[in-house]
Amino acid sequence: MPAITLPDGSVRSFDGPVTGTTVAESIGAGLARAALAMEVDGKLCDISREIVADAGVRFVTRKDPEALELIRHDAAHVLAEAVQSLFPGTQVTIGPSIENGFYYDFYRNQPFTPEDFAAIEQRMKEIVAEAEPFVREVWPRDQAIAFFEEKGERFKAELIRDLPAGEDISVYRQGEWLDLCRGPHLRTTKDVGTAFKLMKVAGAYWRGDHRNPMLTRVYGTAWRDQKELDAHLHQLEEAERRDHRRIGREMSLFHFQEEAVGQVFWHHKGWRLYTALQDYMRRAQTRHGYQEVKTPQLVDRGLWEASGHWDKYRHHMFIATVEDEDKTLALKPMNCPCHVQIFRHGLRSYRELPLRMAEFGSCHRYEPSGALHGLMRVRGFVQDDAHIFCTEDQIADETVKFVKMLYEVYQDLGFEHVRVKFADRPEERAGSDETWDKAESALKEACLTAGVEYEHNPGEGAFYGPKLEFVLRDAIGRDWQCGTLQVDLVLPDRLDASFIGEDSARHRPVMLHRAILGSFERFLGILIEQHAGRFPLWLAPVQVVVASIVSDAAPYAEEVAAALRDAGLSVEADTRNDKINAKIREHSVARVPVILVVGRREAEQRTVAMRRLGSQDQTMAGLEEIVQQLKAEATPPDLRKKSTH
RNA sequence: GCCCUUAUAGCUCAGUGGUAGAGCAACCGCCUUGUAAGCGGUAGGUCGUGGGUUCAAAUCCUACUGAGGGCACCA
Repeated sequence: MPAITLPDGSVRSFDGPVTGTTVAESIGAGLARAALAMEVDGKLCDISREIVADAGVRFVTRKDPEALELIRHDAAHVLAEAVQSLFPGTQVTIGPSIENGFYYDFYRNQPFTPEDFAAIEQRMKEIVAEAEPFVREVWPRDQAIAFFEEKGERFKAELIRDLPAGEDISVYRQGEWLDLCRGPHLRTTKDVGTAFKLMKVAGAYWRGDHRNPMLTRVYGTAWRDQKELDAHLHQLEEAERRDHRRIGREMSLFHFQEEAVGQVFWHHKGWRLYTALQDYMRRAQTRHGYQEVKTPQLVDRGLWEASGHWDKYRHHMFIATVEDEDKTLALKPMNCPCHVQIFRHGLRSYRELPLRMAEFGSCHRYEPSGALHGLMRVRGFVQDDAHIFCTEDQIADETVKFVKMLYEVYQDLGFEHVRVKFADRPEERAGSDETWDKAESALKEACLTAGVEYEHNPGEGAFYGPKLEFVLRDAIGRDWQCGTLQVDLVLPDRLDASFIGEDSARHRPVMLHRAILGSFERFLGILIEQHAGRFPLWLAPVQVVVASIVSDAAPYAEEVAAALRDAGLSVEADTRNDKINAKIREHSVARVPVILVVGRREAEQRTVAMRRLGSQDQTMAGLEEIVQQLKAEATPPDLRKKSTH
């Protein structure tokens, strides 16, 4: 006699076990039509499942978030059926729903190519139209293994073997075809709808392990309706328009070439952006009590052996030798061992702690070729790196200070949304479990003190210590991990760093590794995409263009440009013999934030007509007034705050 | 590193076995111009590199290099 409690609190009783479908029908024909699945006591399941005991039930309709996931998961099943019917001999593996869509990994001697998509999509649409019900069956494990092995589906058989004992082995049928699957699913293939599209093929290792065979993965996107699909495709186009590699080329910020793979050729406009950011960071560091240092690029392998990096990372390091000298050096892949050398140089007193040592550290890492991606992943980069040498007692306080600085910087740079993750000990690590216990609890406590709320990111810590990861969200909703704070009790020991304590004895300092931007290269990539190249005035590589209308106004245009240049702005005068329309267009396309137009009238009256990027309006103002206004506006946010204090 | 895709003029792209093309940009000239492309002309490419097939290769095959999308990696 199950009593079903609905979300509105009403209760319905039934004589015996009932399916969700029956319950929905008992409520109303409309709901019965709309209900795709249900949640029983908080657990999502097929609407055709029987409810045997009292339960709270909520029906999932197409507009619920769960529906989207089911649509995507089911689309993966439909994809798999389509592929197996078109390409016999292809083995199925797994096909989950993912953000914005789904994928399915197949094993086939000949990988799929995008040219196969049209046929597969066509077949998928046929399967959807057939409206085959998804039927769940529970099989004995041996039968399931035998069935899939019989069909030559060795990957599926392996999956079943590895399922925990006692777990139901469920398969879902859709017409003739079936797949091992935990479920739940929609009612029929028809519920998948037709708002899906196959997007790309990719290789993917079986079970994510590079020692396993490479499968061929087909990615698709799927939505509730055509409108949502179109919106998503439009969003992808928008992301492409913002792509920093495209904008970098269009604005002539930087380029890459074969002779220096993974390293940036910064052009003068890009470098202006870079230095504006670096100047800002330098001021922030100074303000927050950091000492800036600069350490060598090429360092003897002995130091890397001592630090433990040689052992773990030498295949990712650029190694250098000289003919006349029997030495091996490496381009530094990070700065910490060098900073320890400065710390160790001479006796340190507890009175000097915490000692915050910062460096715009130029590092090189031999990143795998497949990992390179524009500015986001490069082989030569500069970190806004710092190491805080302190006592264990100071960890919490330093964490509070760091977090404050980090939020201040992100806010100044236009990022409001920040998440924090706590990454704890990885499988492969240096230092004893006891050391790790200590480091992890110290960092957790510091978070508590700092009022930082974090998500758990298990096993993702650095090899020498746990870390906080700061993830910021950009204007189009993508997440980027930039900032980090890592507690390190291992390296000071390995490199024998010590200080003299109050008790006149030697003690080991703790090292906090920390960065806010991460790398300048990557962060600039993010900034470019965040603003789509339309930077706030203080960051814009060219802040103002003064465009003359007639050649008579050219001298005045030069004068205006000179006045702005004197005020510290980056300005160009465009006095070419061209139509003003063409000039406006050209500089707008180049994303110059301010265009000052001057003709005969302005020259006579000593005024300018100011036009902002993205606006059709123009405002007239006196030269002096405009210089003052733009000068104030071009002041970096930290300096602006200062002047208003 | 692995899988797929890809490489033609500065940029965006056309050209699928038979004498390398377009638009924009560049350069030259005319126009002195009032807020997102004025008009005309000129120049520019051993088709990523090396092999191969063919009477003939930008085009087909192959290797390498770079790039793009994933996977793996990310101190």
